[in-house]
Amino acid sequence: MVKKDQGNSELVSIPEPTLRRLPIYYKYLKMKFDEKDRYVSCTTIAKNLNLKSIQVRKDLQVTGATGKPKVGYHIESVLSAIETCLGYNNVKDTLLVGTGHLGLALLGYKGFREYGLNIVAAFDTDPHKIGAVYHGKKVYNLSQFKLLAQRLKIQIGIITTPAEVAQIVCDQMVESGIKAIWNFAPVHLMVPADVIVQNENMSSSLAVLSKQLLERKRS
Amino acid sequence: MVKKDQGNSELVSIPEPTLRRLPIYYKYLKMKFDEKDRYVSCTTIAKNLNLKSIQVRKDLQVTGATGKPKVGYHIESVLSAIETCLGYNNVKDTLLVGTGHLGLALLGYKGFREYGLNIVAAFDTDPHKIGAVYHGKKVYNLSQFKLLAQRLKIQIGIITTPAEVAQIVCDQMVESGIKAIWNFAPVHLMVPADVIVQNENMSSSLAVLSKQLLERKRS
DNA sequence: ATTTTATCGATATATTTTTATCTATTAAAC
DNA sequence: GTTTAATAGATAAAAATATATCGATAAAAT
Repeated sequence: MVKKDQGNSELVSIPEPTLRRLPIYYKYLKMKFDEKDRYVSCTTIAKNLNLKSIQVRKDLQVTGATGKPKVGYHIESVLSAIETCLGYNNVKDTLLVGTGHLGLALLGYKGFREYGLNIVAAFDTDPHKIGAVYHGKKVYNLSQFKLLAQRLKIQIGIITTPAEVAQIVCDQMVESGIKAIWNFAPVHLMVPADVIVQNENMSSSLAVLSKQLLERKRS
Repeated sequence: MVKKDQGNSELVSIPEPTLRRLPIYYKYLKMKFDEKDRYVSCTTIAKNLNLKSIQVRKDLQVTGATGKPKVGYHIESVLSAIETCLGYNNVKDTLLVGTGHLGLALLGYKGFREYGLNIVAAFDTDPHKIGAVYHGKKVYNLSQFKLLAQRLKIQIGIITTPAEVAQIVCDQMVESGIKAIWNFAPVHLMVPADVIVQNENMSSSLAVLSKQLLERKRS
């Protein structure tokens, strides 16, 4: 990860592993809060999430949240610190392409709103799907993507198409001014340097899982 | 990650970041092979996948694959090295619980076979879904999970249920002898120490994506 | 009030992962 | 055949990340 400290901000870039854990803390803490807990120690968090308490402490430190000896962290404060840190409170609009099962699953996932992500509309090329409305989101013809993306100044695109067409869709997104792509198709996308791609790579998780299983069995 | 070198094997545990990249190389090399290429250098791989060539070289080293100066790696050999390394050639049977859109997306994903994963059957509690067949996989009543899991000696379970019931399903899996759980529900699962959980955590990817986008804009 | 205990926060250390450098090898060009 | 260029492989350095240690602090117990 590129660490850029130049510029005005006091914001030092957060290590990626930490960044990935923050949403996990967030979810956990929300649950705790719903269970009427108000404070929780990093020891407890660590135990529940199978982490080390030191790590939890360090992770939370980057959010600016601060705890109190003997009682732990004030859950609400940490939640709001994470929200600010991850930008959960400024909603980012996105467009999704590909309304197969996976696409529909994402369209229907209420949780995204919580993470500051709003899927505005979906696109497909299948005439049977165009015009349909899923979970309140309309499906447009892919040919209209650019128009909508530019009109709404959308920066984030989601690809849930079959692998074969993902690159084509990707190119179209780039041409439409999309700056970040969340790619669920099992291919590596080629993009210009100024476009970010985040791959949701199931095969990688699977590799970790089955390797662990194998090692566990061996010992 | 726990490094266990005790025991008989020459197999030193592969670093997790490397492990996660191996499937990516695999997919890329397969594509290359399909395009009739036979050799490829780590420089080329690196360029295409936005990595450093040294990293590619080191990653491939752990698979035991070996290249030739001036020509690069023999694609077929590397493919087979990765297959062996990640266990793609010994198929692991799994059961999936939760036949919502996400569950169906996974059921229908042909790619898993390539990665040595075979979803044998699906389970749900919704009477409307039980008995249905999706992509050649039958949906059973969840109450039959234990029976089937034990009879087929299944070790891996996939959870694609709503968050609210994921823990209950998880407990049931553990009770049925499942040793590894691939969890797509947005909750942290509590399991005994001898059970592995791999979370497919979309919120984590999203965090990385939107942070990168923010940092890119700032500079 | 004093002691004890749980906890955070800061600093230091260890480990892991990435990147760089240098050498050896091999195919191709001359 | 000899030279040149591209490349892997080994070793070393650097960077990033995770873990440990210790002192400070605040609540609870005595």
